[in-house]
Amino acid sequence: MGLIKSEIFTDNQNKISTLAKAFAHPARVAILQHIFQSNSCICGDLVEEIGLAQSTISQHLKELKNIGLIKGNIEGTSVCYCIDKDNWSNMKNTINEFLNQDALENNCC
Amino acid sequence: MGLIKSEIFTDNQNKISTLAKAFAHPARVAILQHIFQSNSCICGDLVEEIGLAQSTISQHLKELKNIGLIKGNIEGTSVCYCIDKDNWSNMKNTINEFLNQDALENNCC
DNA sequence: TATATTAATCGTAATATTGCAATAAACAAA
DNA sequence: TTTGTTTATTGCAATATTACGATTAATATA
Repeated sequence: MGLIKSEIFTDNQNKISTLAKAFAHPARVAILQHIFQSNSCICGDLVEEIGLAQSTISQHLKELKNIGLIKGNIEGTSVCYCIDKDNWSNMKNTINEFLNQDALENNCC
Repeated sequence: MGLIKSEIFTDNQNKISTLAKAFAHPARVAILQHIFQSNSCICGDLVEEIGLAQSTISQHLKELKNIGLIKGNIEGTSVCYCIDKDNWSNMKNTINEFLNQDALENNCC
């Protein structure tokens, strides 16, 4: 089918998977790294640095914006994208809680 | 197109996105949580606990196996799935390095 | 106002993913 | 050997994702 049955999972499970989708594509990983590491996080620069079409980058930026990890500041005709630090921090906590879970004492493995 | 251009990204970027895909679906999050928290991580139990068809769960287990986060021990006709602790630990390091990156001093944001 | 620049959106095509029923494979037990 | 149990695989259908060209929208500049 290709349709995720979100309703049978917990809010936490859906939240983790939604957040993970943000960096489940190398272009979005690259975009996030560039925004962190560059001192010019203009959309057009990202298009040049990553080798994808402008519309494709714009689409990935939109997804990252929808998930809440970045926000865009309009500067004339350009848009400067920045990390939303509060949401990034919350995301880190959610993902880390999942990654750091321990096995039960009587776990069969 | 729908075809990821892996060759234009770094190994690290591809690695992060591949690992993130493991928990970019709520069923796989649920499976991993069950394996951690349950003392019977038999495939059949997962099918009952999560409300998806047996073939669907089996497919998700196969993906998690391919990524390397779990391994299956055959016990008679059943299979007991366990976390691959070394790979899980390595995955955690890779993801954490990405999540904990800091912005540059002269970052424009 | 007219033109250039930049980013977002639309339309389209192709591949990927999700899900299930049906079947096959592997093994245990009668 | 036959039967039952459990998991993997196959085949299929539907939705999702990725990517790009073309267009639109918004703004700056001549």
